[in-house]
Amino acid sequence: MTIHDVARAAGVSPATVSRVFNGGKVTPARALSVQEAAAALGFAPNRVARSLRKQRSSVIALIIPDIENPFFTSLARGVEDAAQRTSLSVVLCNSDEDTEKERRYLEVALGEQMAGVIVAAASQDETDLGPLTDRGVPVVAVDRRPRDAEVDAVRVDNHHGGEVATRHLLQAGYRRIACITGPEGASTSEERLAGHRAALSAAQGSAAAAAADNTYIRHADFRVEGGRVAMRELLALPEPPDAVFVANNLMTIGVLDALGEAGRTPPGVGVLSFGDVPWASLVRPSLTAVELPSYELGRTAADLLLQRRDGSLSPVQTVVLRTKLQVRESTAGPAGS
Amino acid sequence: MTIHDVARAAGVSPATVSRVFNGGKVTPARALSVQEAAAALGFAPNRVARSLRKQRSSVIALIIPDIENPFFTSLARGVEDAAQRTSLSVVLCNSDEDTEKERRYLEVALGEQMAGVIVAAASQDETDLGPLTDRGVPVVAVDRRPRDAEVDAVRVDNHHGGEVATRHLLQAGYRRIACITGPEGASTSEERLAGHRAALSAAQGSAAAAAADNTYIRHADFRVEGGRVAMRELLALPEPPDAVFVANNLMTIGVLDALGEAGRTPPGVGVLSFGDVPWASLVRPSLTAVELPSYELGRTAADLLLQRRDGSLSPVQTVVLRTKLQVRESTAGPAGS
DNA sequence: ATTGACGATGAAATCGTTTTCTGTCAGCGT
DNA sequence: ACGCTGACAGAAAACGATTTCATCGTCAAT
Repeated sequence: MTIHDVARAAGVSPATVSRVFNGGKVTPARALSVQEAAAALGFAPNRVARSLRKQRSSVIALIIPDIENPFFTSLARGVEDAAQRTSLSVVLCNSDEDTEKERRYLEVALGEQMAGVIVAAASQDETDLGPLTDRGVPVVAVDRRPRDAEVDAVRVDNHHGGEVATRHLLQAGYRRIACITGPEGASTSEERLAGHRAALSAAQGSAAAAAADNTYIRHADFRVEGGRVAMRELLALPEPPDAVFVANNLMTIGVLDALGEAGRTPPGVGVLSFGDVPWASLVRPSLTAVELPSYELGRTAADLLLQRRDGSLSPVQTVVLRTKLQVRESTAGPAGS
Repeated sequence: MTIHDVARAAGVSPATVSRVFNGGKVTPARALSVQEAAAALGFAPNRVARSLRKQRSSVIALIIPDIENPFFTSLARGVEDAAQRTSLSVVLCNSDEDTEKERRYLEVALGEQMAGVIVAAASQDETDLGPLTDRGVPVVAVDRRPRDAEVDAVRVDNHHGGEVATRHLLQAGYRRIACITGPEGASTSEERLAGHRAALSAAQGSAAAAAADNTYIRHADFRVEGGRVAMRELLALPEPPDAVFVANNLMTIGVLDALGEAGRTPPGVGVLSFGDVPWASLVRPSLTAVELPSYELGRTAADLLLQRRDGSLSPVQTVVLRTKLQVRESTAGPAGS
């Protein structure tokens, strides 16, 4: 079932059939007979052959590091909705925070001549976008920023978000504020931690100065289990923290679990999550969180990709979206106050 | 950068380069020089050309109806882990419960000559797998069963699960048991509801007989909002139910929200969820749920696909996995007892 | 009526692989 | 020494679309 069969059935040449399907100029009468023949034969064009000839397919890849994290699935919907309005299809690839898996997916995207790639990089250093950009494939980095890659990017203001978060805890009266951040080497981890540190430094001279060292800093893996383990460690310290800034949504769940085990609950211990805790409505008491525009992140990334594809948007561009502190505590403050 | 360039650099023919990359018989010396040339040039084979020639690509598509539902993302991980051990890559497509989007993805899968398709169908009737199966593409239906499609399938025992769930509520002493199920036309909706009805019928003669009509039956959309709305409706009835069997995890979240609004909480009102509520550890008091083997569902589907691809596994096969009732209530029973 | 212009059409080249088919050469048995 | 066998290499034909280029009409203007 090829374009030739349709051509023969309709009594025209393959070229004409192709033109009918691609909006070339064809006499209405002929066009109609081609349509009919195609429908009768149940013809569906071979996208592989088309991609080979055009040197470009019509699907774009979205590579994310954790498909079980609602932040990324929401981002994915943003990408999809934006692509929806074009003729492009989106396929999702889950790198599982594994640079090797990610490498394979990037290789697939390149080999399949994909129309573009949106990637939330598993690593700042090992993620190599060179082969893609060298071949002129439009690439947009979203959420995470790969080191020295000259690609368009969309991210949130992590430093600012972290700073606002920790400042909020300070203002609520907490003094021994811990930070559980993500893996070293991830841009998001580092920036959120830096924001946290900046807020503490700014409060220097007060009791917060004591926390300037690394006693209350933990690096975990951005997953529930990592948050749980890190929080247990912090609780086991001789002088446990009275509040914790958690650098992502899933780790916050682990933190809340660990607190529950120890019989503590917010706001007795301050908990501030970077990123909405999924289905937060079920969590009582409600949590304050730095809200991330995950959907918009995806949508913006897709828009950038489409513009880049069009040839508009010449210089490389980075869009930074603002976070918003969503205060949900009814009565905030440390247990003792 | 094609196979020809590598061939020229290595002083061999393109055919030989191809053989080196595909395990054909080649003199070690030549093979080495090809490897070196390829590495030096940074050659990556064009998968599109390969797919065109081989009439089959090396990626499989997984089409799911809701990427924001942890049940499906867990299933996706199962698929991926199983495929991991082969040379196949998995790409995810989100149909969003929209048969039109699903149709497009199926078309893409066909046109891209994908090595196989695993699909959790958005609809029982409108999902047309014919074009795929006609062309000999291996297809596995997972979770949802498309009507009269002769494909391998993996699903859970929905009827049994629904029956066990409602029986559990009956045994806990609830008498006016409602059921919020999914959209009409989805196999999972229907089967779970049928199980619910079977359990009620079996209890006939008791007060449960009153619930045999449709007063307490609601069809919603398998999403949080649908559950919330349906539960509000039920609560507004002259004689509201004292328990509810909710046919999926997300709707249960909406139900719990609606109950919260009304100042009710389990076990004052019985709530039994079909499928684990995501991050259930945060929900207090804990919920009883019919546990679904989502990961295994995915893994089994991928295994079936791989077997079908190998040519083993001649007759069409359906694997039914068992659900497990996970009781998590400390003190169960209606408010009045 | 002749020429020019323009628009639709088909033939054929092309995209980059895989694979068949044919050839060559070395080694071996007789 | 001759032929046979077998293994490996290369030439060339696929795969199914798009697209260039040439051709053929048709129509209008002079």
